[in-house]
Amino acid sequence: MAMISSPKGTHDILGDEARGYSHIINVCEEVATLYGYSPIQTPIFEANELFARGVGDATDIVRKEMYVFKDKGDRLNALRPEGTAGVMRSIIANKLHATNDLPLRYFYSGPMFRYERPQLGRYRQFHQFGVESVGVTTVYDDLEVILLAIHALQALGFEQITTRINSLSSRETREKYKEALKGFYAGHLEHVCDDCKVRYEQNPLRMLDCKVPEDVALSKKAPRISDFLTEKDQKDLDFIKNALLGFNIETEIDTSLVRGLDYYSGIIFEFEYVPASGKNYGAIGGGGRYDKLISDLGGPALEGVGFAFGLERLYHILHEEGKLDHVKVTDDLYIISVGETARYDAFTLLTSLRTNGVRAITNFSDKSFKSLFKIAESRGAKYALIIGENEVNNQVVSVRNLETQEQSEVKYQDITHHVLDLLGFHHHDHGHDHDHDGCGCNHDHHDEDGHDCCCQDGECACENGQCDCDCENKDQKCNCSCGCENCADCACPDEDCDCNCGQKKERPIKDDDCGCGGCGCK
RNA sequence: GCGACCGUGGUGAAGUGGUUAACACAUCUGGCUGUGAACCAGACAUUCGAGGGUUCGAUUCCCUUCGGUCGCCCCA
Repeated sequence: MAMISSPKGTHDILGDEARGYSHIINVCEEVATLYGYSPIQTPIFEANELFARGVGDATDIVRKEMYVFKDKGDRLNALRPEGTAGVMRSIIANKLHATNDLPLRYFYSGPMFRYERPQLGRYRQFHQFGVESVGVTTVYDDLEVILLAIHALQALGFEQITTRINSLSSRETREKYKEALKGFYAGHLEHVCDDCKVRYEQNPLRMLDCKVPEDVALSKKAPRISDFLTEKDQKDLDFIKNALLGFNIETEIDTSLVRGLDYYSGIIFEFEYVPASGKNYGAIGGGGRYDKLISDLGGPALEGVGFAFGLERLYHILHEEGKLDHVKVTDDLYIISVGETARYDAFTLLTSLRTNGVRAITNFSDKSFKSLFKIAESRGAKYALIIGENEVNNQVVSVRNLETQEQSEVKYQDITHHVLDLLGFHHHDHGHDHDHDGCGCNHDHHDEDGHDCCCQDGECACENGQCDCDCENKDQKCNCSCGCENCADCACPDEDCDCNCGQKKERPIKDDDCGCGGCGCK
């Protein structure tokens, strides 16, 4: 039987790589949330027409790269090649613009599909994280989106990002400019490369992007979009550039920057980062303003601005530079069990430890001690707990520190506590995230998502019922449920109150707002 | 869609028109009958991406196909 491999241009994401992707998305989402954005999830396939009208049927993406298929009801659908069109469709269909304050701010992530020749940093199924801000009216909206993107990149560990910006102005201005370009090139058409002859007809703006040396020289003399920008366009572009420079962000205006989707207008931008290896993964993200997209799709006359990151590109670069090493997971300990009785005792112990948040596994079938120790080591375990015939007979567990090679015996009834102490577990938060190291509070490890604690910088030393922390949140209303004084005061006598101020006996329901009617909490 | 190069075990890789496809790492077994390094001995590719052709004989030559990489195009 021939082996079936994954379809061309697709790839499996496994283990630590998958953790890396999750981490990247988590960081992006956290930053976007900081900027007031909410999640949105739209279908992976949409009506073909959405992309034809939204992305533009003249673009390569729609003309040559879409996965289009008919379903059994004869509907023409397409796998989404990008995220913006779907988000706009959803906003229009759900009339979000009519029921929410503008601008609407959404972030999304997920797979996108384009039928292309796979290459470095390029896949047929790839993943994007993106944001859209809809109902925007000022340059501050553009600025905010660019800053959000850079903020996320910095939070991920990127250091020297190059930001290139340009203005595409309005559709009308762009048409005028295209005409001027074609006018300029008309006289030079026979000297230009074959690709550019095609570009001349289809997308003259792309001619500026050509890499053939003679054409580059020629394009230097070509009219520039900057000569056609309105006063406002130019002012906005300068504003963005100066604002970014003011925030110490390396920024250049690149008048040849063109985007591949038709809906862009006004300010556009792209982020580039060349890793130490020198490999060129292409732009790691890009986006810009779109003025007519929403109305083209049958919605209100609102403008939007957004960007998307290519997660594969982010991942590969971060991975190459060792900036994802911290997401790797190792075991806290490994239980070595030999013999059927030992196996049962080991499993009992394992369950007890796992209940307390210890990350551990054991072997279910007998192997040599040698290979079991090798497994423990390869999984990064700090301790090996050994239960064999001797231990069962004496009702003890041998505890071995795999780093110091010290070994001691602990009675069955004491072992769970002993191990928790060894691992410093009264404040362990499942070990997946060590941001809380140094925090003296002892709440978060009981919490499933680890967000109950008010501390964010590892400086909080809050104890049950009274917080004496100096963390940044000290003066703010804190959402933790630890009962510290940072928690909102709740005057509620009712124990069924839904608030999460933490003053009541029951563990609060995690909810954005208190849903109770009778209590006095805010 | 166009052009170039490539495809050998879990991994990295030698190699040749001819009976046993190097080597290294990893893995497993034993030496050490209960302890993770190292060492020693042994095991591990019915087969060289797949299909077809040439040949007495092909992993090696040819064709096709699939996949990978790179450039163009385009894009995240």
